[in-house]
Amino acid sequence: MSKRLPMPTDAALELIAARFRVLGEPSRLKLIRALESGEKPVNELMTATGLTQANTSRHLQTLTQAGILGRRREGLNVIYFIADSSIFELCAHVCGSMQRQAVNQAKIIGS
Amino acid sequence: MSKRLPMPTDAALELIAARFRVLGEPSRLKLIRALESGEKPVNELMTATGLTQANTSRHLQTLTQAGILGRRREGLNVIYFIADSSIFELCAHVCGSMQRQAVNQAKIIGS
DNA sequence: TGCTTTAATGAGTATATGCGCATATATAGA
DNA sequence: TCTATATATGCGCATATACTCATTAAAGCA
Repeated sequence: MSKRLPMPTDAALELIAARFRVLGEPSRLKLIRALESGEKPVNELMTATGLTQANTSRHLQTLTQAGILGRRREGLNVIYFIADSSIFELCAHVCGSMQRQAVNQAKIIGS
Repeated sequence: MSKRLPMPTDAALELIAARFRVLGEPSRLKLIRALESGEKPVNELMTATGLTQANTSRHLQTLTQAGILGRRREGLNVIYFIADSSIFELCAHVCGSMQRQAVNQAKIIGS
């Protein structure tokens, strides 16, 4: 079933790495987590994540530029939402991988 | 089929972010790519990636500590190999996501 | 036009980290 | 033990970036 992919070029690896870097910040993952239950304005995201206003805004910008979030203005508020929902599968994938590793380590160390 | 995952704690997000950060370096992705065809000693990885010896060694250390690679000594050589092959699915996932985004942008811009 | 509220951004600082150079460590063989 | 080869690591530098504070921009309302 799984297609065999061509070997990525160096340029492709740069792009992939850039995407991973965007996800490599806990604050940005918090924002994504906060948006899983539905779109929210910036001020709600601030309180949900505990980030300052400036910080929230910058991270939202990074995530939006990466195509992970989308935004829409509604009066004074700007509403952010998940634009690429495959991000959750990606996180789940990493979670699963890390859980397997942890279980293996536990086995090796023993109880 | 897909399980509903519990919302990750902040500590879990830190770990996930750390894993993403490890993958957020093109040089490390190059090493992973070089190892896709099979295990290799450090000197081969150096030539395959164009990295210096010190740099290669450090990145290999980072990847090994993250549980992505494994290592085994064989005489003077140290052989590195993929320890967590789910890494390829992960990269393919990101690739697919970015391709979809690129196609959408192309549609929006028009030919 | 002001005034208020919400969000974005410019500037400066602190920290993390990738890199190169040099050196240390590990293993094999003479 | 001495030497050669392969890999790891200490150190310093340069750069990227996350953060804070202050200011600006955008939108609604009196």
